[in-house]
Amino acid sequence: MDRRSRARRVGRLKRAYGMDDKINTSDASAGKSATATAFELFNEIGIIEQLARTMFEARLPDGFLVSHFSVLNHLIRVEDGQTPLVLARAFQVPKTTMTHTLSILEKHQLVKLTPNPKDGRSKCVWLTAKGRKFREKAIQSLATELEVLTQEFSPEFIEDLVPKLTRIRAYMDERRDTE
Amino acid sequence: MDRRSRARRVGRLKRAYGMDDKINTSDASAGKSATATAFELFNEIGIIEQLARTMFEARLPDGFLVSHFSVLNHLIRVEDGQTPLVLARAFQVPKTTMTHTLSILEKHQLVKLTPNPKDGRSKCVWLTAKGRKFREKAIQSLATELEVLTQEFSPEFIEDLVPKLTRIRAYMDERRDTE
DNA sequence: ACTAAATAGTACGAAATCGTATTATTATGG
DNA sequence: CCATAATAATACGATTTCGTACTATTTAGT
Repeated sequence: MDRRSRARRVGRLKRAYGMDDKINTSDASAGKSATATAFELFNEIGIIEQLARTMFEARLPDGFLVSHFSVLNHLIRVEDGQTPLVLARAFQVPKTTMTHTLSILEKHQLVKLTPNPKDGRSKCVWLTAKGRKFREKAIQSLATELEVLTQEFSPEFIEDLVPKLTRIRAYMDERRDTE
Repeated sequence: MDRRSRARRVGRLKRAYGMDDKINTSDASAGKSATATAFELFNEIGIIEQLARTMFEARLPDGFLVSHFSVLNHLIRVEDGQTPLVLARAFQVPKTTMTHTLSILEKHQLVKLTPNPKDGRSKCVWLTAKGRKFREKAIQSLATELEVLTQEFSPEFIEDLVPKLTRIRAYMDERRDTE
């Protein structure tokens, strides 16, 4: 019944947006080079995201996705008992997507849904003991993988990067609905 | 017939992996902090990827995705006439995914598939004039969006980031199938 | 209090991704 | 040359994501 016995994909030189070297965004703008560099930035980010997701999911029990883990992790990190809508907003996904994700987690008894005493339309999402164990195990697997990375790159290298990416993320997130 | 009239999602403080501040990966490793920082890195990257994809797709004609654009862009950037399998490898997607993507592009007459004269099992993917125009227009729309970003962040800021991310990407890509 | 608007969650359907199996063709070994 | 293995593409089905529509409940306005 449980499929998804993933076989690794092979090949090299992936490109998220079909870009590689310097880009000719359109040969018709003064800021050509800067725009091209920004394009490269998102290209690299897109590739890394894909590689990281593949890596993470290979470390999760078969059939589980990052989206499943993320919810469990969030419930521990932040708080138990949140509503599906709050979770949907936290992850910036439509509420229908969260409904689906939660139904999967519930099916596996990793979370439990109860009526929301404060709002009859709503529910509360609670972690089960099984859900906590699942998250704990996942964290350990991921940590193993991440440690390899931290051995390759210095702590300073990573620590320098994070706040810069945070700036970009914050700006994009900010700009998103002001248009 | 063409749905997908996307309505922007709202809400703030998105988290790709359910992380935010400093993370307690498991309270049981010496490199706790470094690992946690690496986790944050992927978290930010995951969020930026999602925001960038949403932004890009809002700039494409309704119903088109980054995956469609990427293939057209790649065909111009690199070369016409490549086989589906080569394209699948370039983007690190299963060949079945590429078959599907190409069928969409072909349906819209943005690419044309011909038999591969060098291999009877294979095909060649060619851009049509319509495909080239589509890509050109998309590039211009994206450039507009990217220029906003390049106004917010200095060229040096972006130019500093790209090679560092490239290093990480290259390392992850390298490590991917050596396990 | 009562009706209308807003909101939470879900059912449902469409599309993208991806794994397995199948078909057609090419490459390899004897 | 023939049989077997390898390879390219696709058919097919499962799962995820997400938009629209709907139901139930709460909030607001009168």
